[in-house]
Amino acid sequence: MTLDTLKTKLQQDFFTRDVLDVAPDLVGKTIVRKFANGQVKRVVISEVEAYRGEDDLACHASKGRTTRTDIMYHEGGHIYVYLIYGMHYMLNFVTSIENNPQAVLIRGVDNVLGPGRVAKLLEIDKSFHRSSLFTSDSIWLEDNVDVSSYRTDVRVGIDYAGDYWKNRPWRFIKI
DNA sequence: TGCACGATCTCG
DNA sequence: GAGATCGTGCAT
Repeated sequence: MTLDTLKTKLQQDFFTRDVLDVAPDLVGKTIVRKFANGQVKRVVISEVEAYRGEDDLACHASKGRTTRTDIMYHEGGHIYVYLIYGMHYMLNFVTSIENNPQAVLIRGVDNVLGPGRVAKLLEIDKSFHRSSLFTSDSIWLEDNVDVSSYRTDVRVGIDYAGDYWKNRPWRFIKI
């Protein structure tokens, strides 16, 4: 069996599903990052969070379609990057179909925990915002042979979203 | 045109 | 426990 058989690139149909199906499936998948100098870095996703539509008060799309959230209204597989606290970039993958704004925040890979640290490790900045995991030659995702098990917990840093949304167990953590 | 506030991290 | 640091959304 060749390496190509073991490592298959995730395609559109993987992302064109509800975020609550995509997010747990992303745990254990591999992010491949190819740098300008040709170096390739492969990391396994260990923690993610789901943000689900305009009704979800923790989701940025709860403020409607704005300049920032516009990409979430596109088809799954696009990349959503934003700057938080004036210094940390957050890496997200858009899910679902057009006009259904959802995204998965990558909170951890391998032993690197924290969304800001992940972006720093992979050298993700605003230039990745709105790009596609299917056409980019510097970042894409690959499937893995083994399926990872996970546990769930509440999402982090969204106290403002109110009790209901704050308590959704939409964080998925690799065991 | 101004302002308050983050899907955080690091240091003390 | 607090400061760093700036783009965004909303009020003015």
